[in-house]
Amino acid sequence: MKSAQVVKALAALAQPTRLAIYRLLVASGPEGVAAGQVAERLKVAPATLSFHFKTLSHAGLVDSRQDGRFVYYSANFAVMNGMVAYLTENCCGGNPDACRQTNINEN
Amino acid sequence: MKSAQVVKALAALAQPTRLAIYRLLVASGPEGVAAGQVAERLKVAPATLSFHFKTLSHAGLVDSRQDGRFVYYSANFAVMNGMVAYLTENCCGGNPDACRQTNINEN
DNA sequence: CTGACAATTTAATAATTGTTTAACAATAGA
DNA sequence: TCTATTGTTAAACAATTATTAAATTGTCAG
Repeated sequence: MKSAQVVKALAALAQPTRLAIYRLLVASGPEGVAAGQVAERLKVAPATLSFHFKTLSHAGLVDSRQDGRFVYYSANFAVMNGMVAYLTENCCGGNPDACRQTNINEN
Repeated sequence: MKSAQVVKALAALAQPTRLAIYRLLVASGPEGVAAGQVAERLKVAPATLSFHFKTLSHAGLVDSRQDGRFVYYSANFAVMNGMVAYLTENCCGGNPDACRQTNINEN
């Protein structure tokens, strides 16, 4: 993965609302979640949400599919994988294991 | 690691110059690199560099130590570790292995 | 002490980002 | 078709971010 793409993905996730959106999508599985559901759960205005979905989508982090009047968004793992791989390879000092330890979830 | 801290770290790295700075520090080992060396290597103006160092430092991603007139910066892996751990735990769909594969470096 | 060097700080500015409101498409159902 | 619903788009605005030039701090060498 090229560094410009990594920067884009990092920037997409470097915002509280978007990180929350992405986490929600990851937790919700491949069927995805309707935009309105996300808006309701995270208490974000529809227009604001569309704006953030666009950023995530543009970074390749989410996919969308229309079903009737609903638009279902889902996490696309490819870019996340590439990002994590890039970070472990380039940012873990030649000792990737240092960045692979699994810690306790503290939210 | 808390999500607010993760957002801060992501934001710190979500900028081409800062990502380059961090990578350079990682590749340069624990002794660190003098600010001027970084400026010269990455062709960044001193004031701009100071600004970026502050952001990285504030996110906990780098350490600095003064030696004479020089200030040596070095990568601090703790936050990077926490960030990668957070991403694999919260953003890899309950299948952390999906985000642990080591890919070929394509820069 | 003085002058040169290393780096940071400040102030000004341009560019980008996030939010809101209102208007706009597209779809479903009566 | 008419209307309500779902979501996006556009325009306006405030807030944040990145860069530059100039001034400042601190350190070393003479």
